[in-house]
Amino acid sequence: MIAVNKVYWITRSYKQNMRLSKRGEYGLRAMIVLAEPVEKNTMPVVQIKEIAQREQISSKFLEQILLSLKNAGMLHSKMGVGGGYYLARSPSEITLGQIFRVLDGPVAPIKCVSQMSYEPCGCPDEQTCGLRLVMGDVRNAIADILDNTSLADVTKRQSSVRKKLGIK
Amino acid sequence: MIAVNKVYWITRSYKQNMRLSKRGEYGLRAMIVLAEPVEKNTMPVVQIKEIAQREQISSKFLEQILLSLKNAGMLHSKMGVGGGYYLARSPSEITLGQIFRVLDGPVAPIKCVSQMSYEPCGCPDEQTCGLRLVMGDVRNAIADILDNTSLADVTKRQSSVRKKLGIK
DNA sequence: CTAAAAGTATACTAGTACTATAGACTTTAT
DNA sequence: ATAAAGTCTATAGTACTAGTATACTTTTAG
Repeated sequence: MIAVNKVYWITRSYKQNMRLSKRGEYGLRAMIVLAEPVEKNTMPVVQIKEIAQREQISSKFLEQILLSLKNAGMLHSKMGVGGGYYLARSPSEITLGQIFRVLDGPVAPIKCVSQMSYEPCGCPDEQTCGLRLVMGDVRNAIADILDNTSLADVTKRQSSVRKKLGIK
Repeated sequence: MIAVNKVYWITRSYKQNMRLSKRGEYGLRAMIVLAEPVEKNTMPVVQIKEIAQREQISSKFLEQILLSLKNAGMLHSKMGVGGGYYLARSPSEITLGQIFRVLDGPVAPIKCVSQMSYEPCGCPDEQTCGLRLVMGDVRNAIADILDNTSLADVTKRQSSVRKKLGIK
């Protein structure tokens, strides 16, 4: 029998750094859910509980997230019995970029290429910094998608996938 | 005089979540520095200290980062006096995507759209998940840039900017 | 052959951010 | 009046970031 007498240093695999936070994920999901009743012309007020249950999210955590979105002016709410949340604007007027920025901050992967909240990053010469040039491209690619995709686009895309798969 | 008698709850501004880590930033910068001597046909061995000084990075922190990149097979090193690091392959054969993944993990903003390390994200139906569809686009946009930009591309771009600005 | 230079390897830590949970409070419908 | 529903703020556990520390190994110069 061979004794294991040494613990090897496992090169740390740095998980997933550049990622959407749970807050961002849940917030975006919730907004998509809230966009659906509007598209269907049904009563648009939806309760936190309902969203939480449907998307398997902690209801208390979701409260905070929806509150942030409300304070950012993207949601309205109705208190009391029969209350809930509904979109402040039409789904076609709310982009994923707007939601993302409220919950996860700027989309730029590095501050020195941020349009919304620029800060120098401390490289020797910003003008000729190669990393900055590439990360600028990355920022623009992400922003192009998120700022040009509205909630309406998402629900439309969802239902087209459903149709294609013959679901519902 | 008006007394401030209430501390208001300031909506937390969620900094910058989807961002390049310092580890990733420093590693990419260092690799770009290491690509330059090769382009100039000079002695390609560069010491940690030199990179750290030039890019204003903690030399001890940079050690760890370069070691990771070495263990990932992207760098070679020479120990002892006159030693240092040099690229394991030509700058045109090393992409930013490869470096990024070693230091910051998968490029996908959400696990369920990762090509390199997929995991389900727990949404009710992955096939028709609108968020997943959009985040898939985002992943592809980022990967397209990082996987198609080599270190040689970066140094080329840098020198073309320098020329345009009339520097050096 | 010895000293200094340079990378290797691993441990440790302070601070911060993420992901919640908790509870008291306010508003509204019935 | 009561229950349903959102509001506001505090707090806690966990993980990760961005390092610092330290002992060790290899190589070259003299």
